Amino acid sequence: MIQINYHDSRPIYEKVKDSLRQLILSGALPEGDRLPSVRELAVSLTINPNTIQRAYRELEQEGYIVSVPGKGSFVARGGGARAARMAELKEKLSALAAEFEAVGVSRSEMADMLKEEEP
Amino acid sequence: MIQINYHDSRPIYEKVKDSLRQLILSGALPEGDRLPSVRELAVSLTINPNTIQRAYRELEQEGYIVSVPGKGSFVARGGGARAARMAELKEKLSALAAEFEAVGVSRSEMADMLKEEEP
Amino acid sequence: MIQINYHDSRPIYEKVKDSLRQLILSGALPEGDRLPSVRELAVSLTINPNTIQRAYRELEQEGYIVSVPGKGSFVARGGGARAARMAELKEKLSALAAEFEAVGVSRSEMADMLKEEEP
Amino acid sequence: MIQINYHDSRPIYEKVKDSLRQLILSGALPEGDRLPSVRELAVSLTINPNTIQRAYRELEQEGYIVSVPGKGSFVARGGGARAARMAELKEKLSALAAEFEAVGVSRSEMADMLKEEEP
DNA sequence: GTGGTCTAGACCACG
DNA sequence: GTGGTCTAGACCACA
Repeated sequence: MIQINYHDSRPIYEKVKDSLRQLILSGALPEGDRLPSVRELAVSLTINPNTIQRAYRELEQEGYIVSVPGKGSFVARGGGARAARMAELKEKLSALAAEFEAVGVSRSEMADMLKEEEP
Repeated sequence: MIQINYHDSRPIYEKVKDSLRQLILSGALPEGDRLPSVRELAVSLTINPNTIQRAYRELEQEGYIVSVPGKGSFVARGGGARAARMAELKEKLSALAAEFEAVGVSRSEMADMLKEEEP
Repeated sequence: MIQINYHDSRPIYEKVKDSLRQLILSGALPEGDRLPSVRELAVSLTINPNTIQRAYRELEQEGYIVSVPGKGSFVARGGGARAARMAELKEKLSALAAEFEAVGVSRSEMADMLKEEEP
Repeated sequence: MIQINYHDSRPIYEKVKDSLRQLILSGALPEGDRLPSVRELAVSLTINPNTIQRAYRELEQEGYIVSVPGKGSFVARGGGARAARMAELKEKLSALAAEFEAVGVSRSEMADMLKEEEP
């Protein structure tokens, strides 16, 4: 279900988060579905349960999943996941625009660069 | 000359690098100009000289400055700095575009978001 | 595993880097293998951990190894190491050819010198 | 007569040595000619006399020039300069060949690379 | 346990 | 004085 690449130097809980987020956003894990339990995922990936725990906790804080004590963790309903992700990405785009601005590149020039890149 | 924000958890040497890079890219430190010496900057920011040293070393590796033992550190000539920075930023923009794509947002839609943001 | 020659005046971290690079390029440390931890190597060579750390950090920047916080440092996968090294060496050869040229020795004469040296 | 590029991060006495060596090898300073005195060169380049002194001393050790106390420094006669330089360069080439060998590239393969580069 | 950052203080080569 | 290297020892996040 999830593949973790051990050789790319980011914290493992980040990689777990990324994998789960992608499964959710792509629809592979539909809204309302139950995620594997922390323990299940920990053994199947041979990763420390604390690490999985942290990934789940942060995904919940970011609105992708909801955890129900005693029941498990579920993909958030109502499009919460995509909305959360869009907010994050817009944030990143804004930050990047600010960095470009510091080199004298305006937002519309960035837009042009994006269009040039388009296939 | 430089202000370091102590409340953002990134490594200090990264913050120093960012500040200096911006001063260089904005032209506040023109090409060929001498930077403050490692020790001067260390005392003025009350940061350990080794930390400043590391910032300078990495800025040199990235082509922003040149350090001459016994003489001091200087802003690199030949406009290498801006070119290096533009390459970094384009790389970031590409990566971000890929992330947007994973949520079904095309490059031209990103471009639109940028224009909306424009004042 | 590694021998450091203390009588050649180059920085210690450079010697450590060279030794490790050679172990990697020769295949003695295969791709994906774990390197000794910073602390282990430090005690076994009686060198300060910071010095080893610097060697590892630079080897990572150059693409030879990958460091995963909390897990260890690993030889980079994908054969990036040899490619990186070949690029470095070709660069050196070109520079040397230019120096020979300044004394009136052409590239093909250099080639002859190399063949004479061959056992 | 000599131009020193202050922004390339090598010790100044090395740059002075390189400049003088090139003037000698190119014939711009013919055998037997007198070099400028240490003091003259120091003031004309606005460089510390100690630095010039060191360059001269090392050039003498390497056989490019001879210093006659009370008279000055002179370009070595009898082709000493070129012979010295060739020895240095052959040494460098050997060292580089050893580095290539460590990556599995033989001397004859290096020779091929040199010929490919030839215009 | 791991890698990574930071400080404090020393020493060196260079100018 | 400058940049550069090294040691010693501390602290942190991550696993």
